[in-house]
Amino acid sequence: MTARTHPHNAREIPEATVARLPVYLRALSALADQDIATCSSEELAAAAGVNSAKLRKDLSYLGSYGTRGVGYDVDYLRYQIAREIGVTQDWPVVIVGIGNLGHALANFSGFRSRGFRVVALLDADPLRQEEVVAGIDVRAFADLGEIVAEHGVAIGVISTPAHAAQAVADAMVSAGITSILNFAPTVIAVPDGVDVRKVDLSIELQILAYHEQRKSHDHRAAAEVAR
Amino acid sequence: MTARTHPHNAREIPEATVARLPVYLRALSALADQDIATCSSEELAAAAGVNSAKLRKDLSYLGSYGTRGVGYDVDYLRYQIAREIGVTQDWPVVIVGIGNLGHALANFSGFRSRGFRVVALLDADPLRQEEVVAGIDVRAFADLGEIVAEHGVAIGVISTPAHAAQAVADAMVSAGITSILNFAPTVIAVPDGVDVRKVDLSIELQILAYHEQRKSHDHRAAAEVAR
DNA sequence: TCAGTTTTGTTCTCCCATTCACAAGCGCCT
DNA sequence: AGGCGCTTGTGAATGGGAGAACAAAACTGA
Repeated sequence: MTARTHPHNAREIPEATVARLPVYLRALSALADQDIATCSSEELAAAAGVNSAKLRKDLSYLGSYGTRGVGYDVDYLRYQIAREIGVTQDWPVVIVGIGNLGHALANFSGFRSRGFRVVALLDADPLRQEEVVAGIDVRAFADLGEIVAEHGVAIGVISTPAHAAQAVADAMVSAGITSILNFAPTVIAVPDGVDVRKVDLSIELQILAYHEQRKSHDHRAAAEVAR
Repeated sequence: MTARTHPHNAREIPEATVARLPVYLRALSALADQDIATCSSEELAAAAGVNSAKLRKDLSYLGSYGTRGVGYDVDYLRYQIAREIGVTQDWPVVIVGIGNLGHALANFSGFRSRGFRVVALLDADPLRQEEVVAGIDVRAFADLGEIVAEHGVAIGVISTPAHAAQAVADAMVSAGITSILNFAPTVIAVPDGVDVRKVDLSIELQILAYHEQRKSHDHRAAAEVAR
């Protein structure tokens, strides 16, 4: 995560809070779908799976959008959070690497519904460039710079194999992309000012495995004690 | 994350460290592939994309596996971390929800190579149950209990749409699964003792969008100041 | 108008994680 | 054998987030 503490940023929202705002946004959308117009911090916290004190503190970083004794107006709060995150505007996104995962990402409806528009799918493999995925032509990786410039793309997604990821990241940075979501199972290096977030499937499973292993250790130890 | 602070757990490894151990494991594998037999904390930290002090502190929770003045033996350290995480053994895994993402997960080679074996793919849709994905028959969701019992499955992956996720989670818990990796864009509730990790693609993008938006605000503010 | 009820916004305290800085330890070279 | 350079492992300081607890505010009903 890039360190960016400029003095003119009056309200610095903590990173942990930023990571939860999208969760609140989704919970609010669910409430709105049920035609619920108002909710308390307790209710919203339950829907989002967090502590209500934490929720209130998070929201307080955005401003005072609640009414004491009443709660929050669902639509109003939803708009405020969306504005703060920046999903009231439209974000063009490119996806590089159209393998299994790239296909899934291209077809994922959750992107479009949250302000993200996939403007291009790129792959280095000429065979893949014949394909049409999710209604979008797969184009050559070499076209990246052109596409980024044309659509003003700021966000790129890497879903290539690990060995290609660094080269793709470098090309993205050169093209002017400043935020990268990396699904490739490798660490990529980028210059200051470029944000990278990493999603790693096997790491998540390994974390679960660690806890799972400890559970069975505990069981064995408990059985030991019981004897 | 389930709170499990049993008194007989002599060495309690911090959660933040647990989350990084798989990263170190991967970095060590990369070094081993380059026939590097020994590395310093500085080198390994660079490969893993972390601070060297943090790396050393993390490793110190496992024990003293380095040699002062020399560094770490790559293979030895790799084995020690793998053992600590529990990936020296084989973990059977079931995947429920064989849509686009489920396909990608089933075909993901990173699972198998890290000690995870997909023993079953399940879907509630009878049409999908005709398919064979990644060499595995897709079976009926109703078979979950049977399969979990037969293979001793402890870890389940949910890649269904959001509306189905809670029901799947409930069924997994009933069947005896105690660790869940949830890709569905919704919060799921589980009893104590069950670990859930969540991977949410659109949340990751929204976090990037927030920072991206702030970058352009900063630019505008900087231009303002320059005038 | 005013007491009572509800719920927010915020303060305070605790805990965990990160980072610095250095002593302890190891190998090498003379 | 002994000093020197290098690297680990850890104590201590710092920073940030989580949660409890409460005061301030708004609405309700008499």
